[in-house]
Amino acid sequence: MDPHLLTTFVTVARHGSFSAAAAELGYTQSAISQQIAALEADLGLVLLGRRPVEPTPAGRRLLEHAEPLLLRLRAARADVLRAAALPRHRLRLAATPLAVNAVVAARLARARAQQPRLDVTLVTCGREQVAALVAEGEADLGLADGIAAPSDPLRLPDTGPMTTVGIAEEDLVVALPGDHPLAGRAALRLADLVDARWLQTPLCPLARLRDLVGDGFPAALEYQGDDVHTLLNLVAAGHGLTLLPSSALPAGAAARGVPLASPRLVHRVELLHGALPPGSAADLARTLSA
Amino acid sequence: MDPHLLTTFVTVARHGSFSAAAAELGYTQSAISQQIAALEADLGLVLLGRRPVEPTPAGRRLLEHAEPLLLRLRAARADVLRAAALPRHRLRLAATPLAVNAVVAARLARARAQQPRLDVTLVTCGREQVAALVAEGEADLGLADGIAAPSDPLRLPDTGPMTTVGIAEEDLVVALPGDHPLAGRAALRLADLVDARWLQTPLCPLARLRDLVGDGFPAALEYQGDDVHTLLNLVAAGHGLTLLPSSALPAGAAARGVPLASPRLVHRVELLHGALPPGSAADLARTLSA
DNA sequence: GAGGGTCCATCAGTGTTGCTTATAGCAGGT
DNA sequence: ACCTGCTATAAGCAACACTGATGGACCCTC
Repeated sequence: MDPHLLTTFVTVARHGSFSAAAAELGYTQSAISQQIAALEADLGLVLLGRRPVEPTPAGRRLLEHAEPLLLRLRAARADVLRAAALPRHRLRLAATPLAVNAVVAARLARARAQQPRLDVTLVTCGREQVAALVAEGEADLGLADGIAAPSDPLRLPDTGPMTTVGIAEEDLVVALPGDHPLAGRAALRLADLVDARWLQTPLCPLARLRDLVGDGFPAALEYQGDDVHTLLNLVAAGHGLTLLPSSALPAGAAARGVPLASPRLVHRVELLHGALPPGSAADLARTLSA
Repeated sequence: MDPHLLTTFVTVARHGSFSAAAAELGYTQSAISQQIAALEADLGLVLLGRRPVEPTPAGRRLLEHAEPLLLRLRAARADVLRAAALPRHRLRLAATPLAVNAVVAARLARARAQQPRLDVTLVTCGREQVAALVAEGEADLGLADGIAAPSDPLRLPDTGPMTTVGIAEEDLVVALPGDHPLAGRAALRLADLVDARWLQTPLCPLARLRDLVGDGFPAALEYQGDDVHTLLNLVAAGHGLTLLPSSALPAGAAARGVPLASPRLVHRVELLHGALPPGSAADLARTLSA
């Protein structure tokens, strides 16, 4: 199965048109038609209907495999080039917003003090994007955060042989409105909040809570952003509860944070990297992991 | 990056010889030489030294990516073909030995009763092999087991879009010799067994215990087999402790099983499958998951 | 030192592949 | 009926991938 044909297939399926895919890929319609025919002949299956150009069930299944496969191919190339590259001082660090907490920021500052020539560009994005950027060589290092049991690795998308190192863990709190009946408690258990209204957020996916505790945790509102200020305002206004790292609630915040006692969970930050030959990136990774 | 060239590269590296790789792949030495040159030109790197033919650091990095990549390509092909295939009654079920406990076996028997034409071949192998066989289409369904927190999915190798369903969970016990000082306890905590001697086994990798509890758990002996009878004899003879599902210790066994109270862990069995069009395999999967 | 064997690199020749251009057929709209 | 847009197919040609031959390097034996 040729990745070249796979790329063509994915592009055609996205556009629903041979001609449009040809334009995007810089081929003629005829070449595209022949490439799709070759892929279909190789597998002995019809992968796309014609008029309209839509994937068959088998084609849909192949599409599910194609994107991760093509990403992994890009990752392999990037990682090999990285393993052989000369050290650079200008680095890109991809991070989820909440991954750069005070501990991590302090270590970053220490790294800058130790390496005067270090030049770091910090890019924030979602957890999946962090993994992809590092894998594809678009970022030198990644920082990803999430909810996990203590010392339990985060579940990141697998993009090939990549190293993850846990670098920070912090207690979680349940963020409640200040006037919530449970706001005065010393600690809370998730099992007692099963029927409360919750916010669906990237940090606190409700499916994860259901995995840990069981059914419940209705999503009253979904917030796909990462801005803590907005999140706290949504909580304070009564839209729903969420879990946050304790340091994310400054004194005087609109919402109140009550420590989570059960199940035993933490906000965990992990460093991601591929090949790490000696140089600035390796030094930065070491300092961030210290 | 062409998978064809990758396959050649992997084969040459394995043999340490262009000529031997040529013989295995059915090409001439000249073709192999040109393929490796093409791959090196594509990446702009020397991947293999010559005389002796050994991977460079960059080549070694590429080898780490190559095997999973090639497996995923095979998996994509197999899964697409499976999605489009006609239903068959002759199925292959790949399972780790301890995954087929009494609950699972009973469900399998129920499936056979419900589908008189069902013909299942059960193949036992290691956890990684289960995932690979299912991914590559060599098995229709897989059953894998391991130690996990309740409701926490097992960590299986990622071979592409595959579905895993937890189908059984069972308490774990610490297997001790009958005359062990702790054998009479009602329950045990792992933290109290940190300095005991342990067996390194596929089911109970000591690295996992260290992740959960911390340093310790010295490996007194490694047993790579899966035979519970042998394992119990090793325990009874004082070679070391291990964790086993409670049902694995029959009455009168040579070793004694004491329930594990902390941390909260279970023996978990999961069903693995790729594309599952309507038919015997889908019916079997449904019955096994019930 | 001479001779022989093994192994990889490179060249020339040849069949295969992958692209472009041209054309045919189909569907939908006016 | 005519026009437009779209995909399939055929023919032509450059590029690619393989084989067979050859050269050079290295090692071993006499």
